Amino acid sequence: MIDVRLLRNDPAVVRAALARRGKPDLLEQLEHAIELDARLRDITLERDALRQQVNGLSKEVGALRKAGNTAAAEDVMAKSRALGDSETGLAAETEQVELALRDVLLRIPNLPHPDAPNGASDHDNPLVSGPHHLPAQFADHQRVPHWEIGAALGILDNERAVKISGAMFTMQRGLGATLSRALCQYALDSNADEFEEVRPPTLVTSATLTATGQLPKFADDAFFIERDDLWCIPTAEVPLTSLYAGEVLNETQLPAKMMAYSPCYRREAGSAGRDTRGMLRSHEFDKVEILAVATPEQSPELLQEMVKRAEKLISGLGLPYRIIEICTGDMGQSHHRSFDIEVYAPGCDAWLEVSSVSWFADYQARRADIRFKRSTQKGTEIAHTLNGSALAVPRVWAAIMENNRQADGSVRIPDVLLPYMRGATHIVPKSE
RNA sequence: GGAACGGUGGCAGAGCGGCCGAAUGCACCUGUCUUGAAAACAGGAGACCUGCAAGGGUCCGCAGGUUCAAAUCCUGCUCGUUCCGCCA
Repeated sequence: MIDVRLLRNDPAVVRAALARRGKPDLLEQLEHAIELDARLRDITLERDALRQQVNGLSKEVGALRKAGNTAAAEDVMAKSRALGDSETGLAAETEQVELALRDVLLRIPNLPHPDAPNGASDHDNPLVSGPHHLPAQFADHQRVPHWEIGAALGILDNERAVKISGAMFTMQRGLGATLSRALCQYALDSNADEFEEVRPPTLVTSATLTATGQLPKFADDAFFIERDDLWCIPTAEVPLTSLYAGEVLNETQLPAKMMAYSPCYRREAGSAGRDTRGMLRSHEFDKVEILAVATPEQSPELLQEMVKRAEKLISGLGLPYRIIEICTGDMGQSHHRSFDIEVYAPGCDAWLEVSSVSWFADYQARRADIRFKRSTQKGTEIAHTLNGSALAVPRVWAAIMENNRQADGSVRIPDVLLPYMRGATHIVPKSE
């Protein structure tokens, strides 16, 4: 959520920042929020004044009763009762306006960072660095899509995945499954120097899914278990962000750095028919996420650190990659500033988004109510959150298949993964 | 899933219609004393909204209700503990 007080005191700043996202109806929502906020403050003031009177009269009743002056007490009680009735009406109205304001605010996206590049769509995302490790030319044996490679090697069995679970599910077998797990281990081990490993729940409450920004606006994108009122997480960002929800942290605890492997569940509503063939898009996939809760001052540097960490993983695998920054028109609702790492897959002839690292400023923390206390100051302050995919497994898996395919049809395992592959150096077709 | 009990400030824990934003202890901060510390003594200290401030309002798991007045009574929910049932 954006800061209502900023909206109240400096609406021009908020308008200008949100205008950069290029969605005209956003400005209408802003005006609506401003109106509701003004009205809320008016009636709250009125209500509180009434309450003050009722409280005062009630005290009087107590005193009169004690003094044995029953008649006078009855008199005051009648007065208080009358006031109480109008207080009830005002209180109900206040609540209504409060709810309406909250609903509007929950749907207003975050303000982009001043340095975030302007742009209308993903075509405008500027290149930050790269391409790295991109050979001058790819061999013909690398120009084979990973679903064909996987099928030939007997390590990708999407037909049976579909039999078991329906369209848009995948299944790896043998060394293909081992490779997926190896990627997770590699990502976790590489960040264990600074990040605490967490194994969070993957089914979460509506409140939890609201904190990170998926609800209320993007309910259609998530799997929902109606009977138990629980949602399947689309990323470990969701439980990790809410880990400290509702808490006041000590400044000395920050930055709190955490990482988690988790399966991720996405309905992919609106992308039916896209990327259905291999492992580029599916309802369930594995990912290792890194996340930090920090002070505002710590955040810019952390953002850079986390991008570097994600880059190091991809670079370590030897895959061709590049880093782009997300422009204002392409940014997710909660993002303040955001970088993507893309890997080139020669068989698909496409740059695949394999990591996204973002700074959310106080947008998520305000929703989740994560605050911290400075030792030098009274009161509390809203924390900042940042997170990034350390490694999204399926697309990296696909890129390894295509980039590392040898002339003989086998796939070479990247060196950094060898410790996790039970001695295998190549994936070769299963001999009958 | 069934039953019993419980959820109060950083922690422990009292209060069970008005004198309660809340006793007491521990922890914490400041001062006196001390070369310094400890001890002792004195004082202070929660969060949120609103306001320039003074002030006002809200918060005793959450949401409703009863009442002139609710931490306290009633209802629903939720979470926890224990027992039973089921179970990797």
